[in-house]
Amino acid sequence: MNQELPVPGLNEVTLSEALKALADNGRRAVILDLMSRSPEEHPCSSFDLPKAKSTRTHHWRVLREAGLVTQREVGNGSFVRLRKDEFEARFPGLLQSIRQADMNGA
Amino acid sequence: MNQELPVPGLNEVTLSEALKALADNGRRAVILDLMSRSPEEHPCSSFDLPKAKSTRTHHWRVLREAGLVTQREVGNGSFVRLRKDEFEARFPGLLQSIRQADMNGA
DNA sequence: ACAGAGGTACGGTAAACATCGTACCACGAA
DNA sequence: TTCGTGGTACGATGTTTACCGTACCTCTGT
Repeated sequence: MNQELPVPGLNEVTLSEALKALADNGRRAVILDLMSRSPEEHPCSSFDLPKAKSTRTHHWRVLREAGLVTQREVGNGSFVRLRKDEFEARFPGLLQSIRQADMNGA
Repeated sequence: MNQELPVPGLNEVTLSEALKALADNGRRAVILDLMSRSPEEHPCSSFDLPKAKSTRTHHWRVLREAGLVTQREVGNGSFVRLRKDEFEARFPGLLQSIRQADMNGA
């Protein structure tokens, strides 16, 4: 099995959706972690998201639907990739400002 | 009567609070409107927030508690002011990126 | 063949949130 | 003094959301 989960085009993603997705501490932490890694995909299991499995699934879906990540199922596990350039084109500077605020201790 | 409503210091405001406050369409519209005006205070009644009075009160409180505005009660009406510089110091670039995304039609 | 790891889907629960109506308050104008 | 305007506070309601357990799936390693 090798299934790319459906994601919206970035033009269909609203600013409200993006902000809501990033407002959650756990989800934002995951995105910040992704930003600090190489641009390729990474195993979902490699992120620190100390919640029940089904809750993690939920959070990945929210991030997908907000246009922040793509996700590929490999049966055994799944992998996520930050949609860095697309997201940046749609919401210029947003991820950077969030990273900056995080570094400032917010 | 002339009462300045209490607001948190910007250092006590979390990024989650700020993002949640800005994720709401109506509240974000008000902030964008404020950004386009002169830096002084403006009457609450001068903003387009087509909701019940008690709902508007609620939204202003959320914006206050997220460190985005100060509010002064004058008995007759009330006035809000964008905490532009303070917010910018705490969350650099955030308001700008939101304005940019808004101008891009998000 | 079977167990374990990493997931999804579904159903339920509790908390948070947006919204409203009502009652009430302060001021300005007729 | 009475009315209209622009608010706040409180209580209620419906929806969204975060979270979990359970059942089930797929692949890997023994």
